[in-house]
Amino acid sequence: MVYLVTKNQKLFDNNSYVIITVPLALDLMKDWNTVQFDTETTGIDCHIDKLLTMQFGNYDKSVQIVVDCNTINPKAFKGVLEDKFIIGQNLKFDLQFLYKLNIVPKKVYDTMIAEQVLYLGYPKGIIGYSLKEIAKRYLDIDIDKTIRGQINWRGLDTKVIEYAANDVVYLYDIMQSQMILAKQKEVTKAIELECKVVPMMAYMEFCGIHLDPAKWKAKMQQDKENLDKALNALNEWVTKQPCLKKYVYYNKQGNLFEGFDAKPKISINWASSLQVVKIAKLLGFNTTVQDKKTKEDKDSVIEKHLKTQKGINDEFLKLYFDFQEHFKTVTSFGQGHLNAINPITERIHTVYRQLGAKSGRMSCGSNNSNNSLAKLKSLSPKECTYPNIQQLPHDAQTRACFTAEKGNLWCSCDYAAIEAKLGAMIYNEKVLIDEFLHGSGDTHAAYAKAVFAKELEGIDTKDVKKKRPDLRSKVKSIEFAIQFGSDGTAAAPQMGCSIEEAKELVNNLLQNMKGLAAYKISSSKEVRKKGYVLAMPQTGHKVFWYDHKEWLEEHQSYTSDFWEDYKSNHKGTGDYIAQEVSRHFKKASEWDRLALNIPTQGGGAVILKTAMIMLWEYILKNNLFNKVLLVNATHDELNCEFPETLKEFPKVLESIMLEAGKKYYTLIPLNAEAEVSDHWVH
DNA sequence: TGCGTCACG
DNA sequence: GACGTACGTGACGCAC
Repeated sequence: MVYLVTKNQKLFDNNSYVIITVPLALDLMKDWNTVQFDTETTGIDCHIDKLLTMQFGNYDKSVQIVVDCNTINPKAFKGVLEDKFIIGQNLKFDLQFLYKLNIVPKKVYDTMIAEQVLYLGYPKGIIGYSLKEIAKRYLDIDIDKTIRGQINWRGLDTKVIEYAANDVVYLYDIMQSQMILAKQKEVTKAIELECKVVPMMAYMEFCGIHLDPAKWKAKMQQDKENLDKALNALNEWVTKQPCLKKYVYYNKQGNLFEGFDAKPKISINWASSLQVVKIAKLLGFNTTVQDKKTKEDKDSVIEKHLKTQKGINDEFLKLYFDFQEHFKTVTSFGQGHLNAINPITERIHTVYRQLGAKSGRMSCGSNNSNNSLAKLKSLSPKECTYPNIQQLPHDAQTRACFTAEKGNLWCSCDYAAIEAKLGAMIYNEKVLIDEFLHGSGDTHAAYAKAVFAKELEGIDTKDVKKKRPDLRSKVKSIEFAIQFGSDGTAAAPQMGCSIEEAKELVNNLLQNMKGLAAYKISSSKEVRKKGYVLAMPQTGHKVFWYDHKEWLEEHQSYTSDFWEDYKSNHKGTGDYIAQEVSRHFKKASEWDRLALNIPTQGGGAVILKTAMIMLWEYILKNNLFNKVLLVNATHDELNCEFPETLKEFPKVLESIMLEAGKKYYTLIPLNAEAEVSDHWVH
C-alpha cells in the first residue's frame, strides 16, 4: 500500500495511493526497525537543488510512504531518519540533501557500496552497481527507471508517486541477499565498515573545500606567464638549431595594422607528442620504448625515457620538459577549479568514489557535468565538472590557495610512511621492522644496506644517508620495483644500468630480506589458488580475480602431455596456442604483483577509512557537525577545517588516526602528524 | 573514442 | 614443465 503525505489539494486519493497526515505517517513507522529510504530531487547538487520527495518503505513490502516535500517540511521526519536503520542505494547522494536540513542519519546500509565490496577488483563494465542492475541480479525484478528523467516537468503526479514508492520496495530484500553472498565470500565485516564510512563520505562532499579565488587567479596568471616564457625559450632555441630549420618560417604577408613581423615562427605544436617524437629523433634521441601491454616497440617522448639519455641534447630536454610542466599546470589546474566553486557556499564540492580503485582506495573527481552549477553560473555544462583534489600539484603555492574560512584553521594530518610500515609488518620483514622500531626509521637506508651489502659493509644504517647518499637514492627505484613485484627489468632504465645489473640488485635485496622474499612466494601461491587477494584480514576486504575460475581450468588443462606437444609444435612459433599460453602466464604474473601490492595499498585504505569513521563519531558526539569540516582525503592524509577556538583538535585528529591504525596493525605504530595553518600546508 | 602524457598516492 | 616480469587512480590535448 502506498501512502502519500501531502497538503497539495490537487492530489486526491485514487487507486494507487492513500493520502495521510504527518502524524499518521509517523505512527505507521513507529515500530519499524529498518527503513528503506530514497529521495527524489530537482537536481544533483544539494546546495542548489531541492528535495521533491522522501520515500520510506518497510521490510515486508506492505507499506511505502511518499512525502511531498513541496508542501510538507521534511524535518518532521528527522526523528525517523536519525534513529532508525536506513537502507538505501547510493546514500551518499540522499544524505547530503538531509545534511542541508540538519538531518543526520546515524546507521545506514548502502546497497550500492555493499555490491562494490562484493565485487571489488572486477574490471569496469563487468558488474553493474545501479539499483536496476542489482534488483535484476538478486531478485530478478525489472525496475522501470523511465519516469526518473521526467520528474521535473511532470511534477508530483500519480506516475511519479508510483515510481518513487517503487524505489523503496526491494532494498531490504537486496540487503538480505547481499548478506548471504557476503557470508559466503567472507566480506561481511568489510561491508559493515564501508557502510559506516558512507555518512562521512557524504559529509566530505557536503563540506567541500574552500578555494581562495584571488589567490588562485594570481597563481593562474603566474602559470600563464611561466608557460609563455617556457614556450618562447623553447621556440627561440629551435630557431638556432640547423637540423630543425624546416620548422622555422617567417610571416611574409604582414599584417594590416602591425606591418611585417620579422620574427621567426615555429610550426611545432609542442602539445602533440606525435610531433615532438619527430623533433627528438632529429636531435638524435632514441625514442623507442616498449609498450607495456603489447610489448611492441613504439615511439615515445615520455620524460622517464628521455631523461636517461644524458649528453645527447640536455638543453632541449630542459626546455621541453619545462614547457610540459607548465602546460600541464595551465590546462589541468586553472579555470576549471574556479568554475567548480559553488557561489552559494563559495566552496568546491567535488565527488569521491568510496571504492573507486580496485584496491579499495577512494578516487576523486569526474568529467561529468554539474548541470545545476553550470546553470547557476551561466556556464556551459562542459565547463562545470568535478575537479580531482587528490592529485593537486605538491608545490606550496598551489596548495596554499586552499584556505580555511574566517574563524577556522586548516589541519592536514598524514600518516608517516604508512605503506612502508604496512609492508614491513605484512611481509614480516625483520630488517625493515627493526629499522622502524629500533633504528632511525630510514627505510631507504635499510633497503640500501640490503641491496648494496658489500659496499655498505661496516656502515651503520643511520649513517648511510650521510656517508653514501648516492647509494641511498639509487635504491629507491629498486624499492618501488620490489613493492610492485618487478624483477628489476623495468627499474633498469631509471637507474641507468643494465637489466642484468638491476636484476642482480633485486636478487641481493631478496637475499637479505628473507621475509619479503618468502611473502612474494606465498602470496603468489595463494592468489593463484584462491582467486582473490586479501587486502585486510580483520575486515575480510578482498580484491577478486574475476575470471579466475577460467584461468584455473586453463591451468589444469596444461598437463604434461600438453607441454610435450607444446615444446615440439608450438614453442616459439607465435601461433595461437603459444599466444594463449603467453596470455595465461601474463595474467598470473599480473596477479602475483597485485598480491604483493594490494595488502599495503588496500590495507592503508581501510585504515584511513577507519580514521574517517572515528572522526565522524567524534564530530557527532561533540556536536561539531558543520563546525569541524572534512574537506579532503587523499590516500594517507585527511584535511580538515576546525574552529580556531577548538585548540585541541589537531591532537585529537592525530590520536584518532593512530588509534585507527592500531585496530589492525600494532607492531609498528602508524603515527600521523598534524600540520596547522590558515591554509593547506604540506 | 583511444592514446599519450603527467598530476597525485 | 612452461610463462611472465613496476601498483592504483583522473584530466587533458591530440588524432582519428
